[in-house]
Amino acid sequence: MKPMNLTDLSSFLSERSIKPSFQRIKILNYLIHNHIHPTVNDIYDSLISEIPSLSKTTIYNTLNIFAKNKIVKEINIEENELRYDINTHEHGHFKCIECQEVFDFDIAFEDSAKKSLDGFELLECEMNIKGVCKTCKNIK
Amino acid sequence: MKPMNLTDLSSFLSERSIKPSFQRIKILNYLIHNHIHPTVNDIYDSLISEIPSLSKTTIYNTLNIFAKNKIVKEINIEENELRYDINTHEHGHFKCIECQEVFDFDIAFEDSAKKSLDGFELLECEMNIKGVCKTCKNIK
DNA sequence: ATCATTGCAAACACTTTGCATACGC
DNA sequence: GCGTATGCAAAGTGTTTGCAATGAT
Repeated sequence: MKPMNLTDLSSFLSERSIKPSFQRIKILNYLIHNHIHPTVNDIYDSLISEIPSLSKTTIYNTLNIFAKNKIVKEINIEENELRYDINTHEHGHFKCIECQEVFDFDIAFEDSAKKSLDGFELLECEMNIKGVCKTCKNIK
Repeated sequence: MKPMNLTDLSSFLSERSIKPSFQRIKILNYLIHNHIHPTVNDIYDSLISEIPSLSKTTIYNTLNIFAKNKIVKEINIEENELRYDINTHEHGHFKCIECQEVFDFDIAFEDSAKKSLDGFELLECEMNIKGVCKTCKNIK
């Protein structure tokens, strides 16, 4: 998703019947500019200096609204916490167990899975892989 | 994995340097006989009548040992809880949002993902899909 | 004035940790 | 007897809920 100015962000939300509050716009803007699969805490830490009154509850609320409206996708790659990803094309996630970074990779879900699930209605697909990334592999 | 008698279960653990305690054998046996991707609570509820002293801590400990030894796989299909699956062949998981059941489906990870991740070391692959299963789709 | 959003505090649920007891070789 | 496994209780952590205050139209 391409960066947007304030007016664009505002209409983006309005079009989806989400009232474009200051906090929601800031969170959306953060997600568009930071494709790092952030956690709620990542978002909080990044925005708190700009919005000192910001509460994590608001971030949770906002992300839940965004998820319901398919603006973001919840990523279950870690047992204990959710990460969020602005919805673009379908892709998988690779988490490096050394540097902890999460990478995107292309994937064609139809090929592999959908033929085994004939007759099922597929709503959300998620593919997560853990391993060691190229960089960390070369360091060792 | 095929059902085993007590001696088999015991050697299965010993071979992996895991001391075959009563609780561990019972939990392993449960996993082999119940391919329902149980949570810790599922296992606890099923075994508590047979082992009244059983503690959830022991189940957590045991499953963590099993996971480290690749006997079970942790399934991250739900945000808030882990499910466990006896390790067999590589397959994906489909969770029906109506009946909550988790189904297995065949998948060839190599095809779709591995070509995009050339140079990366892949350790754990997980593919989770949510949707509506055949049966629930026909009821509606 | 009304209605939705915000944000604090408390509640919740799953998991881990600390530690004393019990068990097995 | 020694070392490990067990299991209770408490702590930890991510997320949700209740509710009063605030904000927008």
